[in-house]
Amino acid sequence: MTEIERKLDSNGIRPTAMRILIYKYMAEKNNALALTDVEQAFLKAERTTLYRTIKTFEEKGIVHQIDDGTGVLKYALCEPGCNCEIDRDLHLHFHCNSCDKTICLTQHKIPHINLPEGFMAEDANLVVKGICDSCSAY
Amino acid sequence: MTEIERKLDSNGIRPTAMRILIYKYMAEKNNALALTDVEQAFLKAERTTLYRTIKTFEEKGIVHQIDDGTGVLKYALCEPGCNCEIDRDLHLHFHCNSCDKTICLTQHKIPHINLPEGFMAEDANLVVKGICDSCSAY
DNA sequence: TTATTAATTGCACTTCTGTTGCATTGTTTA
DNA sequence: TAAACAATGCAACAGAAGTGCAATTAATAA
Repeated sequence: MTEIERKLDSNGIRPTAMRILIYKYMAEKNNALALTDVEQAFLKAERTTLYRTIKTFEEKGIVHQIDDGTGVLKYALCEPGCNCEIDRDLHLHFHCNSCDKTICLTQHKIPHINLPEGFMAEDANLVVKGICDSCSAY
Repeated sequence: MTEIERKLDSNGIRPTAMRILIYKYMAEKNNALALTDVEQAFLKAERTTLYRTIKTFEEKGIVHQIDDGTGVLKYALCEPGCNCEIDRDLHLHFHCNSCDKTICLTQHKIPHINLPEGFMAEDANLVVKGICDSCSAY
């Protein structure tokens, strides 16, 4: 049993060949992926399968969904330090306007926000846009 | 010339009957509206017209777009204090999980975020979700 | 005031993303 | 091994965003 299989198994996900491949692919990338990105990587596979695989990953808490404001939902593996199952995705995301990649800044948590009287926060989503480290190097 | 006509005119928008109506409608509401919301209010009008009108408002800087994470783009009039033309929408938005409305917290600016080395911020989007003041009153 | 020009609106249609239903295949377990 | 269940493939749908083009309306110049 490989490490990935163990990971999937311990999260209640049956480690099928497809799922292991998808997990592996997402782990290789260090940025958040859209469904279409995964599609491009697995041209032989069905879109629905990829879709449902990612949704399963999400439900089981090993992937979280990111809305980076591009209009396309992105997904990223929950790295150590990502507690999205517990306190709902409170790290922030960075979207690069140059290379168009979205990455998780797992270490950077959303600061506390003072809301007006009567408002109660349950969740928050912060996306910072700009130029990422790779792009600013040039 | 009414106040709305003057407002449109001074922003380089020809104040047609349709546009005045749409502006008036958006001004009445104190929450951000989706295209479908506006559609419901103007059943006789064409969707495209409403769409392009709002886009025109946005281009001319009297409306800003909000991605509240519901998957549907919302739009709100720029109130005094909204400088979205200048520094890109740096106030935050609140989405109520109960009544499903999204409102601009124009007074509440997004706090400064320290990014890792090499990252440069140009824009930011913060959506807080929870229960709004109206809903929490019950 | 009319003719010309430009902007706005209405209609039809397309694209993209996300999603579901159902039959089929594969996997587990009694 | 057979029954039960989960995963996959295929087809199709839904909703929102967006475009092209013709028709209409408004602005401007003659």
